[in-house]
Amino acid sequence: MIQSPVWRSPITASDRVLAEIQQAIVAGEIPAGSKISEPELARRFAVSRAPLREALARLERCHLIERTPNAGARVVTLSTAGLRSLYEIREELEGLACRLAAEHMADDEIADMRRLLDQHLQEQRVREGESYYQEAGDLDFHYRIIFGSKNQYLINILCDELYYLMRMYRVQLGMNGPRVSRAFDEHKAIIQAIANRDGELADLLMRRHIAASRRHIEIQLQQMGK
Amino acid sequence: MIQSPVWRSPITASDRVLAEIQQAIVAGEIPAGSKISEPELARRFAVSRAPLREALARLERCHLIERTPNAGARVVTLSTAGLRSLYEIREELEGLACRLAAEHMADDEIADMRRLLDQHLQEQRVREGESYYQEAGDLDFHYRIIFGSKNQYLINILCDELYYLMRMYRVQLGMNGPRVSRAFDEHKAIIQAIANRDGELADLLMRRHIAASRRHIEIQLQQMGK
DNA sequence: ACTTAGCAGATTGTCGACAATTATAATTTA
DNA sequence: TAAATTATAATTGTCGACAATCTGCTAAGT
Repeated sequence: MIQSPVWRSPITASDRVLAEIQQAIVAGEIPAGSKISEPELARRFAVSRAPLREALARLERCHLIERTPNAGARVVTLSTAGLRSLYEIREELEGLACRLAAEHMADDEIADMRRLLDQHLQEQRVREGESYYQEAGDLDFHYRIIFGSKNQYLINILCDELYYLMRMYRVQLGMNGPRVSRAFDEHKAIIQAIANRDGELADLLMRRHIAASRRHIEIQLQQMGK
Repeated sequence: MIQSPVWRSPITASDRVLAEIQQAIVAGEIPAGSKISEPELARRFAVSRAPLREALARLERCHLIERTPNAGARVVTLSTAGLRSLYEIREELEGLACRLAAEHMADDEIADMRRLLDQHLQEQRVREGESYYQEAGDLDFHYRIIFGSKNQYLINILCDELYYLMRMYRVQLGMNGPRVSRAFDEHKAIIQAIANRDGELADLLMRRHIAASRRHIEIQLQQMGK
């Protein structure tokens, strides 16, 4: 199993406050663009400034805050331009992940994924169009493929460094909505291609899948008048 | 100009030791795979453990060290598998950078790059086959294209997080050698495609360019008997 | 002789305080 | 009145020391 440098299980105080601040930022509890005060956060989470600074360093790694020397840190500001930048990279790297997964995933891993997908299908029939599926199921799907690539750096970039920022966009700009059944079909086609060891096709399908998701988000943003 | 979270100009003590340790690791002065002792490094670079730990956190971000909680940090070990993982990502992302650069680079930026390339050509005729060109010229070329993409996350990933590891492989596994003139021609073709605003072609050419570089390295490694 | 339990040593994580730098506001001057 | 300047205040960067945890060795027991 690969050791994740940003999330190792929350045993130390630094890990705990990291998880709490991450959640607070993603949820918008600490507003986007606001300045971060180290003493204030230290009091709020009942730790010293040493573990807090370590947590801030890792938050910077996740692109959730931006620091300038001797001038403090600010929570990132969300923008449509930033979202597009993020998805440009995501499209490319998850396509690569598909190609590598088709090459490196073990047969039983693929079988596991199909079982998982069938399980999601049953749940989906019950809670039709609920956004919870989009959260858990979609992410689980993408996670498994990324880990299936067996490429350590790829896993780090997608699951550690860019993941929380993507979630922040999802939560704060309100990207729920249906598109579930179509996404589900796309997921199934991607798995099928990987099972056939057709990396090129899986790559293509994943790029389309993410591009479709991006268009969906852009439309939703336009309707919000952003 | 984009603020780089890992290299902001070395004004603080943390930045200074970061730069020194980076150089020491890349050069192999601190051996690959060796365990890192915080008190020892603190004495060696004449700083307290606080800025040293901040530097270590950023070294981890560059994939130059690996930390396990309550058990210390180790310098990464180099391997052909790791090198391949690195180049898989590099190929993908620098291809994307080309496509975006063809879209976003200003005309004078492109003109600047052509001047730079002509300048390299003149230097190259003088010191034929010298490995210094490969270092400075090649990197400068790739840097400019990456920055030309105007994608902040792409710039961070390629120029901050993966750059030093690539240099480490270059230095320690001895990737010098000629291949200069061919690389130069490839560079020129890529610029031409960007100038023509043909992102798709620039993408393809850059992927080939990097793939060729990878094959060259793999052959060299095989000859070394690694 | 081998395994296991306990102990010693060292290392990492955390804390509170001090020093250096920067942002802010009041004050002075043109 | 507005701009420049100084002084104050708050924040960040750094330091040395203490506490919690892990590693390796010693010693006892089976």
